[in-house]
Amino acid sequence: MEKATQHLVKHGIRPSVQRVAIMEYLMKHHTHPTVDTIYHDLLATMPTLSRTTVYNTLELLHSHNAVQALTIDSRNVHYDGMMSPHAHFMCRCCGRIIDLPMHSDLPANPLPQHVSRVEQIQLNYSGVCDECNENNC
Amino acid sequence: MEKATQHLVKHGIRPSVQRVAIMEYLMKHHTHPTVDTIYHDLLATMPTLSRTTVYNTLELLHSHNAVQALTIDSRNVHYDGMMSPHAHFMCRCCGRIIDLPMHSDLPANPLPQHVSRVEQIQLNYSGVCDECNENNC
DNA sequence: TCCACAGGTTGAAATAATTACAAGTTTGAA
DNA sequence: TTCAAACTTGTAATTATTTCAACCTGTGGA
Repeated sequence: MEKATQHLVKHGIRPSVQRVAIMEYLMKHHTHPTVDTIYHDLLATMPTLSRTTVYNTLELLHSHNAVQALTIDSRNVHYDGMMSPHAHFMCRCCGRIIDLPMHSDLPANPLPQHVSRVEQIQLNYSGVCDECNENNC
Repeated sequence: MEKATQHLVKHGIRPSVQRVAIMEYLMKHHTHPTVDTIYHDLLATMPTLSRTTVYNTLELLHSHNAVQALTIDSRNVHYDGMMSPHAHFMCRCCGRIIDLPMHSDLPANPLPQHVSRVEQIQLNYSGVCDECNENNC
């Protein structure tokens, strides 16, 4: 469980109690949670936690490349603690986000025209998941 | 200028005045506008246009696959009338969205596990554009 | 050990995007 | 021409996110 702390330090982030809790949460739950989900879940063990802190911390983690911020869902940002390259699929019925393998080296590489620096890449799929398809939702 | 009407009909959408205007706007402007940009620009020639209509119409167009809804920007949805496959880059300084060629056949194809139907794919890059890099913003 | 201060956290209030909804308008088929 | 269904409008509500000022905490220096 010291992993979260190490991860933060490695990315130049001071490991406060709240930051470690949030980082730990993202390392344990690969559910691509939103700010609100993280906030509510952590509230159980940290009753004084503020939603603002969750926003601040995720913004901090993201800007230091310690987590990924997924914009696959136009309703809210989802966060992902897994930094190895992979794609995402979101079901438009149940809203669930599923990890997908990223096809080899397809995306990155040649710096496109007008672009000086590519910092992030997201490959996002959406459609209907198996479960929702069976329940014809 | 009849193209917009045809495009709507082809996608099973009744071509009302407002819908044609919005579709036409997206076919002319490849700037990936937001709801608000479209609303304000069209207001000049359609003073009674309602923002709600713009929301409704874009949602309708998108659900009929007549336009793409880009979730590259967590702040607001951007729309794109160009339906041929291509990727997008957003500059984190100026917010501009630039079209990029989509590397061959890289993304789609094999239906991933747990996924029944893939309806949309987005390949999103972000970083810093040339201009912002020079102005060290 | 004690103090001061920078860095963090908190909660309330403000903002901005989006949705809900009820009422008015338009359109097209009978 | 009439009527219902489809569409549009504007206001109000909702929801996510940001702002901000006050409070807390941990650390290094006196």
